[in-house]
Amino acid sequence: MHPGTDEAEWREDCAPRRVLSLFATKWTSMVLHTLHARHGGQARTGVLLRSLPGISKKMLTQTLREMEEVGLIERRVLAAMPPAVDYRLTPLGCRFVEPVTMLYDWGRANADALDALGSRAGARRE
Amino acid sequence: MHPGTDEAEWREDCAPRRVLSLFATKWTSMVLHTLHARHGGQARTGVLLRSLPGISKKMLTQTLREMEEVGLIERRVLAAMPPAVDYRLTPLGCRFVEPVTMLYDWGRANADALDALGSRAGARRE
DNA sequence: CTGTATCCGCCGCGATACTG
DNA sequence: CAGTATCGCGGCGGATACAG
Repeated sequence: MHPGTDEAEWREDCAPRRVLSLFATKWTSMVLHTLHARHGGQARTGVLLRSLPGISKKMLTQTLREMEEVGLIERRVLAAMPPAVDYRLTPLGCRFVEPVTMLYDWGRANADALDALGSRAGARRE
Repeated sequence: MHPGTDEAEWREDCAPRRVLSLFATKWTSMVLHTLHARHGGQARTGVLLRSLPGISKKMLTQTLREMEEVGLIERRVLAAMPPAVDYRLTPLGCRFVEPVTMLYDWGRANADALDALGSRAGARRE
């Protein structure tokens, strides 16, 4: 089955790998999904912080910065005191929500199959 | 938009996160995709090694072991000399190919949008 | 409220060399 | 050909304290 099945070659900087790299950091996909599914694509720092159990301020900020750098979200500072900042999905960000949501839904759909076999999925090997 | 949009809570061990964790290791998704798209769901070690530019024997073996542990693939040792081993997708593995392929295709489809904005996607912040 | 700066442990992953 | 054993680095990511 090597033939027409577009070779793809897995070049280091090919699009698919660039996409996969977005899942490399722990929180990116969750921030994205939360921002979209729970806050309509726009939310403030504190809100996100509370929507993501377990994340630290540091990681949230860092993750948001990376996402901004790649063009998934836009940061807006509201001149005020105390300061208020909100983040919103860019067009690209909205589009990237699609695959993330697919993954999310796929996970829910196959939840049982997953624990049937992958009880030790995240288990340390010892 | 908080309402019906299934809360999900992002529990540490919820299905979606379990799925995402499969993308946590660098090569898993690529091995899976290659195994499926280029070798019809079954291939031997050496073949995979050559199909994945940049991977090392160590990481390939390690990745395959993890995938086996989670139930994505099956390992078969053919009694012979020199030894021959092949790996094939399990039913769950086949199903997991779906989302991986979606990601893959999404990447290709949005390739241009990605380099337009994400030229510095993997860039170090300095 | 939002964001930064440090310190630091853990582990992913690459390079290399060796066994059957 | 398939697999394991080491060594070592880079960096993710958690905890904590501080600043605007």
